[in-house]
Amino acid sequence: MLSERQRMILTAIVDDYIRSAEPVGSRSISKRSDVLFSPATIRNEMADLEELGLLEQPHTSAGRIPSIKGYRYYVDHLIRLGGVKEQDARTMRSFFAEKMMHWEGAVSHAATILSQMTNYTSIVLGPEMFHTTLKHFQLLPLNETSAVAIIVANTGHVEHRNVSIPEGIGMDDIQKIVNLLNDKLTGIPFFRLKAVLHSEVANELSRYVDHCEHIMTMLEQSIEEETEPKVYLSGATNILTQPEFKDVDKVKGILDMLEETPKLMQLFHSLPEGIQVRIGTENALEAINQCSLITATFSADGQALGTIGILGPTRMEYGKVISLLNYLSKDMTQMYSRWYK
Amino acid sequence: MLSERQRMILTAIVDDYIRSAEPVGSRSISKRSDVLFSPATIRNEMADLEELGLLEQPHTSAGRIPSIKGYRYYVDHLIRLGGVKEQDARTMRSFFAEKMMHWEGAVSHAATILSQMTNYTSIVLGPEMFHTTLKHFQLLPLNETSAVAIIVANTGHVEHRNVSIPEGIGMDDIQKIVNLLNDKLTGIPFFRLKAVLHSEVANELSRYVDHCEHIMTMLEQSIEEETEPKVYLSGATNILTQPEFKDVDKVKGILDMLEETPKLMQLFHSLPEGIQVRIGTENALEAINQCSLITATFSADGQALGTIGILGPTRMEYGKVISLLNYLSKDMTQMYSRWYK
DNA sequence: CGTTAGCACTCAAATCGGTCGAGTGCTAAT
DNA sequence: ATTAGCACTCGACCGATTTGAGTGCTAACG
Repeated sequence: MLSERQRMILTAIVDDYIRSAEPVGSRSISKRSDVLFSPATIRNEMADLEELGLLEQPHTSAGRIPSIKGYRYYVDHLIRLGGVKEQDARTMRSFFAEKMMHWEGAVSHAATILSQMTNYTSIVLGPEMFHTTLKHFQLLPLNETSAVAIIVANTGHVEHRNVSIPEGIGMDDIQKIVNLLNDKLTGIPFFRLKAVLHSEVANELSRYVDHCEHIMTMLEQSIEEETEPKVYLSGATNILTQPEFKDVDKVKGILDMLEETPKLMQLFHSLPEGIQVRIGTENALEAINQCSLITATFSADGQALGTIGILGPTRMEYGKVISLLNYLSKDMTQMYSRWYK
Repeated sequence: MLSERQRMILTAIVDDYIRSAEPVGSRSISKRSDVLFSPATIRNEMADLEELGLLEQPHTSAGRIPSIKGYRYYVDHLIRLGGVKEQDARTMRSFFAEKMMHWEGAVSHAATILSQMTNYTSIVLGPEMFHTTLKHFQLLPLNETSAVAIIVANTGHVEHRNVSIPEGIGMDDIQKIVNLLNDKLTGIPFFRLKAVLHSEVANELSRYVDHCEHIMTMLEQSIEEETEPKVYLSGATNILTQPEFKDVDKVKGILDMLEETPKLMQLFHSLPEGIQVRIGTENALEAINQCSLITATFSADGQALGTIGILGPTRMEYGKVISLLNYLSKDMTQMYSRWYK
C-alpha cells in the first residue's frame, strides 16, 4: 500500500511525463505549487517507488518515467476523470444531431471526430449485424448466369454480393424462391440465418423446383460472411506527432498493423464490455507493445453492437480519453437504442 | 539534343541512383562493363548535363543525382520497358481467375497485389458508376417515416442510402412509384438520372399521387451522390522503407494526404486516359512534391471506369511500374469489357 | 526521526577539432 | 577528343572534452 505522499508523487510524475514526454526529475516536482517537500525527500520516495516497480530510470543520471505497472496503478487508483471539455461535448452533440439518419456513415464519422478530439488514432468496430434481424431479401438477376443478392437488416443496414445462378433456373423460379425466403426468414437474427435456411427452407424448396442442392449452395453464399462487422480507422498518422515515435522503424510496425483489418478485428473481438484500458505489453499484439489501447463498447437494448477505441502511446492522456470514450459510447448506445424501436 | 554518349551516361546515372539511393560518381559509372570512357570524360559530360538542368549536385564534393527534368527525360526518351516478371504475371493471372465473380472486392484486391509487387503505395479509384446504367431501383420501407433506397447498376454494383418518407404516402403508393421508376429509368446512365427524373417522371408522377414535390425531393436524395467512385489504398506504409523518407516529418504530410479520400479523388479525377507519369513537382499537390505518381486508366468498351496508380519516391523504378500498370490496366479493361456484355 | 542541505558522482548529449575519402574541376600531356 | 594527374572541397566519421541535469549518500538540523 502506498502512502499518501507516494501517491501524490506518482501522480505528479505520470502527469508531468504525459505532458512533456521527458523523464521527470525530483527538482521539477518539488517546484510545483502543491508540493511542499524538498528535492531530496522526493528522491527518497522515488527510489522507493522504483523498488516497487512503479517507476523506471532510462539511465543513471536521468529523471524517472512511469513503468507499465506505474501507469496501471495510475489508471486504477490515481486518475481523476475531468469531465469532457465543453467544446468536445458540443462537437459530439452536433454529430448526433446531424447523423441520426445516415448511420452507416455515423460510425466512420465517429472515428473521425474521435481522432480529431484526441490527436490519437481511433479505431471503431462497426455495428455488428450479429444481433440484428433480416428485414428483406432480394435476388436481382444481372444476366443468365449471375445475380446480385441484397440483404436488408432491420437496422437499415444493407449488404450485397454477387452470386452465380445454377443452370436450369428460370426467372419465375427465382421469384418463387425469393418469396419463400422472405416468408420464412424475415425477422430471423443473422447469426441464425444459416441454420434456419437448412431446417425450414430446404424441405419446402424441394417441392417447388429441382436442383435444390445447387440453389441451397447459392443461398448460403448469399448470406454467409455478411455478419462481419467493419473496421473504421481515423488519424492513423497522428502517432507520427508523438516524440517517442519519431523513429520510422518503430512506427512502421504499428502502421502496418493498422492496415491489416483482420488483425484489428481479432484484437477487438476478444474485448469485454465497458471501458477497457490495455497498457503497453498488456496488449496481445506485439506491434503495439509501446502503445496503450483504450476501448469502450456500445450497444442497443443490452445487445452489443460494436466497440470504439483509441490507440496512442503509453504516455497517453488517460483521463481525457477515458472520459471521452465513456461519453461517446453512452451516447451511441442511446442513439442506437432509439433506432431499434 | 543530347549526344548518344550523354544519353547513355544519363541512363546509367538514373538507373544507378534508383538502385542505390546515393549520388552517383564518375568513377562508378566508368567501371560499368558497358562504358568505355575514363572518369574524367564522364565528369565533363556530367558537367554539361548539369548545365542542361538534367542533373544536380547535393554538394560540391558529391556525385550527381537526377533532377526532376532528368527523370522526365529518362521517362520520355531513355526508358526501356522490360516486360513483366514471370512471377508477377502469374500473380495477376491468378488474380483474374479468382476474382472474376466478386468484383467489388476485385478493385481493392488489385490495389493490394499492386502494392505487394512494387513495394510502393498503390491507389485505385474504383469503377465509376458515371458511365454505367441503372439496372434496378428498389425502395424498402423500414417503418412509417424512413426507408432504404437500393440502386443496382448494370455492372452489378450496388449502392444504398437511407431516406425519409414524406407524410401521407402509403405502401401502395410506394409500390406504384417504384414500378414507375423502374419503367422509366432502367437503362439510363447514372449521370443522366437526375435530368430524366425531372423530364420524364415528374409529370407522370403527378397523375398518380399527391405531394408530388416531396416525393421528387426524396427520389433526388436517393440517387444523388451515388455516382462517386471509391478510393482503395494499399501499402501506404511502404513509403517508410524508402531511405529518403526515413525522416518522420517528411512522411507525415504524405500519409496525411493519403488518409484524405476527397483529396485523392480530386487528384485522380483530373487525369487523362492512358498511362501518366507525374514526377515530383509536376504533381498538383504539394504534399507529394517529393514523390512520383504513375497512373493508368481502365475502361470497358471505351467507357472510362477507373484509374490505378502507384505512388513512390521520385527515385522510383519507372520501367517496372509502367510495365506493370500497363499490363494490369489492359487486363482489367478486358475483364470489365467481358462483364459488360 | 523525518527532512533537508551539501556534495561527489554518473552519464547522455552537445561541442569541437581533426582525419578520411569520395568526388570534383582544371590543366597539361597524349 | 581523351585522359592522367593533381589540388581542392566538403560531408561523414571519430574521439576527446565539456556541459548539465539528475542521482545517491551522508551528515546536519529541527
